[in-house]
Amino acid sequence: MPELPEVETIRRELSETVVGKRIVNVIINNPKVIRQPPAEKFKAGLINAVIKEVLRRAKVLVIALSNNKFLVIHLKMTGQLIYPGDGKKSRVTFCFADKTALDFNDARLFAELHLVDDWQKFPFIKQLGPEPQDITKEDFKKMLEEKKTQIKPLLMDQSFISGIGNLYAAEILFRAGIHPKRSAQSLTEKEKEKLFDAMREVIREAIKYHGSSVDQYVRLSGRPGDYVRYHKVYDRANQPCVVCKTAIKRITVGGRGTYFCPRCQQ
DNA sequence: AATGGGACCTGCGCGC
DNA sequence: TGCGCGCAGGTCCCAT
Repeated sequence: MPELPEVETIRRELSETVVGKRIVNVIINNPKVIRQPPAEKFKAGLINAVIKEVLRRAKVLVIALSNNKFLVIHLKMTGQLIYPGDGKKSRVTFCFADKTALDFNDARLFAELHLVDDWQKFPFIKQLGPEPQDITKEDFKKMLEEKKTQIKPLLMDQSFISGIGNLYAAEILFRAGIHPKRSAQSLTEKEKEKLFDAMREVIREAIKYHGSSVDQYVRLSGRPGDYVRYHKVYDRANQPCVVCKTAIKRITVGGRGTYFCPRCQQ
């Protein structure tokens, strides 16, 4: 569930709290989340390193270390970072020299931790498309040309545009007034422009409100993000549309649960 | 090129 | 109250 706004929230909060801290121990309660290198080497590569900087690329966190290595974290759906942590339900706990700790939790074990020498060469990161804030309206219109896919799966295609997942794709399409099953090539110039604006606005507002706490996502402190209160369609099946009062529908598009207003989105 | 399905996992909410 | 089931979502992989 953590999408660009949630990961950016965590990035900012990590930047304010753990930069400058030295890792003195790594407690591995479940090695499954550590994808590379093997757990012992992973641990050895982190001990004594100081956190220099926290970066983000799309939904991926990149923690730059003083030993010139990078801790790459993809939270997938249920990954959480908690600071200060108590280690109670953590899969991995990073212990700092000042006796505080950063917990990495992940109920479903889909998340991934990697310790790498060059994060920009990390395959998943290499294949990512641009983020919404890195392109112009003209760029976006060009990208949509010749695309025959349904628009919602396309917005969630990380190699096309990166950072948008199921929740924000739904909210963006509602704001743009576009049905999630429309094919990209069927969009008019005006609709493409509206979609671009909606995409940028929704992402910006969601960051402003520290993301959406549905399911597992929480901020670094464990507090929820507030953007749920501004959701217009996501998880609102059968509730009235905030604009026209028509019941919000839930359908499946590209294998994913998809919420939309059948009247506002054509 | 586009689409659909299954796999990875576990916790939750539902119906009986 | 208890149990089994389907579902959730990010990404990859395979088949058509």
